[in-house]
Amino acid sequence: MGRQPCCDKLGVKKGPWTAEEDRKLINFMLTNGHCCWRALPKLAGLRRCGKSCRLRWTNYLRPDLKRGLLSHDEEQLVIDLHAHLGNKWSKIASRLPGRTDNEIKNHWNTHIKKKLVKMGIDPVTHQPLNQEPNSTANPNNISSTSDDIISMEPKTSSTKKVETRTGATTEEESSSTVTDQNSSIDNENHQLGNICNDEELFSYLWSDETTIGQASWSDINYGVDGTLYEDNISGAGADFPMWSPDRINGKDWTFLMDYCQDFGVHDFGF
DNA sequence: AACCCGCGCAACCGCGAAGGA
DNA sequence: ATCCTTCGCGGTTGCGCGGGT
Repeated sequence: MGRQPCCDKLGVKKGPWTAEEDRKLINFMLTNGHCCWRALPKLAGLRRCGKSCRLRWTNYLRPDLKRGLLSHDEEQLVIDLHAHLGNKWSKIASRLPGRTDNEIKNHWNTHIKKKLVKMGIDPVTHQPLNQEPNSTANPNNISSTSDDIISMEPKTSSTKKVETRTGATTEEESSSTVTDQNSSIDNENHQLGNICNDEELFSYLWSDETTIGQASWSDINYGVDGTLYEDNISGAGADFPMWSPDRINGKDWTFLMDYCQDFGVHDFGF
């Protein structure tokens, strides 16, 4: 018996989501919370498979998502985390508030990977390209302890970064002066150094437990009618770790309306 | 102005894990 | 213990857009 499709393909729409579909999904999520992804499309009146709904919600519609390019700090964190975790995008994403695994994965493949190559660093092993890796090109084999990473990072990728980053930085910040670039490089290096040498921070980062500012969906008053939905949203919601306090506390619906306007849907009926 | 090409990102696909019956 | 269902993850695809020629 072959694998069952995630949904019956008949009458299931694929491709880009329309504003109307987004509106339906958002309305449903806000009023009902997440129940069962498989049943959701029918309940929400969508001709989509549950999987598609889940992806659309977690990667695009979730109200707490940050939009726009990753900041330099975020990018650096992604690189550091990738050096330790490999392509565990969801784990990496869980350390970055408001970022999705898909977003980070895309950013890695389109930006960071190229940058690292340009800087002479193998994006897979995080070793200098001209140096034979110690073992097979499996990032998970790089090291098994935080100590190894801490001691390894500055010697390899990060020192190399200092030497070679000028090119990349210049390309991105062409309007900056040389002095600005140097100070920015120093600053970056300093930040990286801080990260790499802070064992406590690393042990925290690598832990699979709590994450910075972790707050669950239960912290949010979500109801259109004032209902407090106390159930944590399982799946993506459960793993989703961080609501920036300044975006939640005291803002309630404002941020949600802002976000609605962000992608051009102004009438959600709430 | 038209065409081409590369890039970036949203979305899809398939597999494995987890959990319930 | 086994089977089945559901979910989540990582890899991949394909489309739209912008820049270059």
